[in-house]
Amino acid sequence: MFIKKHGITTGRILTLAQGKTPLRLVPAGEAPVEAGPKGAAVHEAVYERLRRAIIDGQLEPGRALSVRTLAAEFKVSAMPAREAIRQLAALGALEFTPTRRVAIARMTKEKLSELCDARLALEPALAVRVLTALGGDRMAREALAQRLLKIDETLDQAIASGDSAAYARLNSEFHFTLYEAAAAPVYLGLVESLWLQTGPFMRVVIGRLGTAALEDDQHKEAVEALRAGDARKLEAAIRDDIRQGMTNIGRGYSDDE
Amino acid sequence: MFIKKHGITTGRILTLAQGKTPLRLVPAGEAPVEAGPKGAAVHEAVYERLRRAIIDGQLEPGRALSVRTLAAEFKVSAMPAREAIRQLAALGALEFTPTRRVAIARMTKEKLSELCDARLALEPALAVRVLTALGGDRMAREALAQRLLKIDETLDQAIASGDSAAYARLNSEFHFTLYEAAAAPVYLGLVESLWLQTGPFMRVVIGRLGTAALEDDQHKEAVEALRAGDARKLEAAIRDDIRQGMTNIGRGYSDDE
DNA sequence: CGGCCCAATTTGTGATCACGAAAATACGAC
DNA sequence: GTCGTATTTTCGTGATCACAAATTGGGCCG
Repeated sequence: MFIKKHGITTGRILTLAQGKTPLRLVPAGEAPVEAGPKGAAVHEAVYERLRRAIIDGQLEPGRALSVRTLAAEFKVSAMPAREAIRQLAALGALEFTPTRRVAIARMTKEKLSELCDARLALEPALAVRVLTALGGDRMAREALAQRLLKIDETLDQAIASGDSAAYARLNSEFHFTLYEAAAAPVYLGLVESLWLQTGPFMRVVIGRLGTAALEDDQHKEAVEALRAGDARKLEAAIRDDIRQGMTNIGRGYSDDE
Repeated sequence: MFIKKHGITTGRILTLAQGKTPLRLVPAGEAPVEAGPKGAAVHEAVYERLRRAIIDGQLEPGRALSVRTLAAEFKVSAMPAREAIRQLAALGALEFTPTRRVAIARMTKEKLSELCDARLALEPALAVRVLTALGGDRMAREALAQRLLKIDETLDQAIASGDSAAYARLNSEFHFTLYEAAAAPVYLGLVESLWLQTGPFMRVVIGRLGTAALEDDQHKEAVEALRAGDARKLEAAIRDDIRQGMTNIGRGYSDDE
C-alpha cells in the first residue's frame, strides 16, 4: 500500500524526484515559525501550519512526511515536529506504514463513502446550530453573512481564474467561518477531522477536473438562508454543497492513489 | 482555530482536582507496559491503556495528569507518556489549563448537549452500517449477536451487583464490538472521540445514581434487530440507548465539575 | 488566626543523542 | 542494460538534560 510509493514509475530513474520534492509549506515571505510572545508554543505553531496545509490540500495523498523533514521545513527542532505529527495522526490526517513511517492519508472508495456520509450527518446540523447560537440576533446574522459573502466573492474569482490552491483555501475558510459561529467545539472538532481527511484529496481532484467543475456550489443559497434565519434551507444548502463536492471527488478519482 | 486548547471558550479558570491521589491505572497483577515483540511501540501501549482508562471512566473529570506522573505510573520514560497525552488531547479527551497543564476534560451543559446530538447523529447510522457490512450473511450476524449477548449478560450481572466500574467497561465493550463490525474506520474514529469525552463523566454519574438507574438499556432490542437484519429497529434501539444514557448523565450532573 | 511572601518542587517544552531498523543509493556480477 | 547485494543515509523511537514558568508548601509577619 505504501511501499509502492514510487512504484507507479518503476523502472524510471526519475523515481527519486517524486519523493524528494520540497514540501514548500512555508509560503515565500511568511514569518518563520517561532514561539509567540504570549506563550504560544512552537509545536502549536507547527501543528497549525501543517493542519492548514493539509486541509487546504497543499500536500498530496501519499506524500511522505518525516519528523526531521518537517522540522527542517519549519526551521525548528525535531520535538515540535513530532508532536504536530502525532496530533494530526490521531485525527486521521496522517497514515502510518507498517514500519511507522508517516504519510498523508490516501483515499479509498470505502473511505470516501464514509467521509461523505459523516459530513452529511454532521455539517448541515452544525450549520443549523449557527442559527440557534445567534438566536434572533438579526444583526449578528447579517454581520456573519457579510463576512461569508466577502469570502465567497474572492472564491468566485479563484474559480474564474482557475486558481485551485486559492479555491481550496477559500472554500475551507467559508465553511469554517460559518461553522465556528455555531460555538459548538465538539462538532467542530469532528468536522475538522473530516476535512483533514478529505482536504488532500479534494485538491488532487480539483487539479484534475479544473475549477470549472466547482462553479455551482450552494454558498449563496446558504448565506441567503442564514440571513433569513431559515434553518431548513440552510441545512439543505450545506447538504447539497457537500454532495456536490463529494460527487466531484468521486468523479475525479481512482482508487489507491 | 478550531480546538481551543486552553479552555478559553468558557473563560473559566481550570483547577486541577486531586492532584495527589494515585492514578491506579494499572490493575494489580497486570503486565507492565512494554514494547511488544512484534514491534509494538511503547507509546502505543501507553496510549491504549490510557484510552481505555478514560473511556471506561477510571479517571474523573478534572483529574490532573502530567507527563512525569503518567510515565511513572506505567514505569516508562517521559517520552511515550508525552506522545500518548498529545494524541488523546487531540481527540478532545484531555483539556489544557491556560498554563498547558493537562487534565481529564470537564463537562458543561453545552458540551453534554453537543455530545448527545453528535452521538445520535453518528452511532445509530454506524450500527446500521453493520448490517450493510455483513450483508445477507446470516451466519456472521448470528455470530456477532452471540458475542454481544454474552457481553450483555455479564453487563447485567455488573448492574445487579452494583459494580459500576465493570458496567462502564462492559457497556463500552458492547457498543464497540458492534461498531467495529461495521468496518467503518472513519466513523469509528469519530465515535471513539465522542466516547473519550463522555466516558469520564458517565462514570461519575453512575457512581452517583447507582447502577440501578441503568437497568433498562436497549441492548437486547439491538441484538434482536441485528439478528433479524432489521435496520430500522437497530437504529431505533441504539438511538434510544444513547438517549437513555445521556439523559442519565443529565440527571446526575451539575455543571462545572 | 489569617493573609502574604519566599523557597523548594513540579511541570511543560524544547534540544540533543543513541540505537536498531528500514529505505535509498551505489556498486558489482552477469 | 538487469538483477542482486552491500554500503550509506534516513528514519522512528526512546532516553536524558536544561530551562523557565507555575504550583506548592511552609513559615513569617501582621
